[in-house]
Amino acid sequence: MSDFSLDDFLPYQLAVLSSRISREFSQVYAENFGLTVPEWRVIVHLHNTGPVSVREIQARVDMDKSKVSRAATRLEKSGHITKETNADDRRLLKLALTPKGHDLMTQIIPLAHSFEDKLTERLGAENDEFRAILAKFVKANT
Amino acid sequence: MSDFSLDDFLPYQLAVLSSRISREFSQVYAENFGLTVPEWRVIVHLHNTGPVSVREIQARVDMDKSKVSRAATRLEKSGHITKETNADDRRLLKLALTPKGHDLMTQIIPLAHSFEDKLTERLGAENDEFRAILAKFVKANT
DNA sequence: ATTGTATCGTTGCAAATGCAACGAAGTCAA
DNA sequence: TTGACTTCGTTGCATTTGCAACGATACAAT
Repeated sequence: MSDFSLDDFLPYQLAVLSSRISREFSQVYAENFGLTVPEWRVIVHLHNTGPVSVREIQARVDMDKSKVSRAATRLEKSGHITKETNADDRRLLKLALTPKGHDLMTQIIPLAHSFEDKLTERLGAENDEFRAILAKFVKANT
Repeated sequence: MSDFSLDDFLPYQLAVLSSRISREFSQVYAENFGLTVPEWRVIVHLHNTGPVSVREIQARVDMDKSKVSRAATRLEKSGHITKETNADDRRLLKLALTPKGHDLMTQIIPLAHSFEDKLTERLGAENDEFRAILAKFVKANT
């Protein structure tokens, strides 16, 4: 009879690790800037790629499109992003950061970096190795 | 000005990877056995550790205690687990698998193993290395 | 014994979530 | 052009979620 060790089960390990780390970091931007997790994901993605559609964020960040849509609406109301329709394909939106949105990112990025440093420290000597494999594995699961 | 690469941001990578893999595997037990994610987590944890309290599952599996509590209630109703109060400390519950719960696990475990095999294949040559570091890192974030 | 404090599991409730359905816009073939 | 089909983003709705509050129990100090 085949036995089973939960502690070695990859989906379980990843879920626990990811939720702990996400929660830890989300406290940073929640307390300091009042952002929710979906809002953070949208705004950081915009910062990274420039103007994009909802669909694009959905695919890359693995959030349901309604989640992206609602986060974008809130970010628009708070003045951090704009929503215009794409002229080339008017089904698409063009989400883009406002100056206020850029300001916010400018403030958050240093915090993100110092959080990264914390994680790097926790990973110790295996940091580079782990990140390299992780990046590959993420791609393999696209 | 400090820039920022989302693709290299560890919390982001882990969140995306974990949610993709979790969803992929959850389809297995959702379709075949009608289990939700919290129910799966509770039942698999019970299989691994024997009878435990809600608190213990909460801590180890990183789920809110209300989530554990509700999943346990559903699993009790479906006849997969029992809930008794711990005699030594009557604040605690003792959650335990029923024979029916054991049967269910006996059916799921082979599926879990074959899913693991799939992931191992995806990780290729770096499988062992990755798992070793991941296990350490999970511990470091307890 | 009593009082204060901490922990456990449940529940109420507002907010968030996923999913399906929808209108609007694009595409392609006849 | 029309009609069938697809894709995009939003919204309605039922369910799930997290958080705070609660009663019950344990425990320590006096």
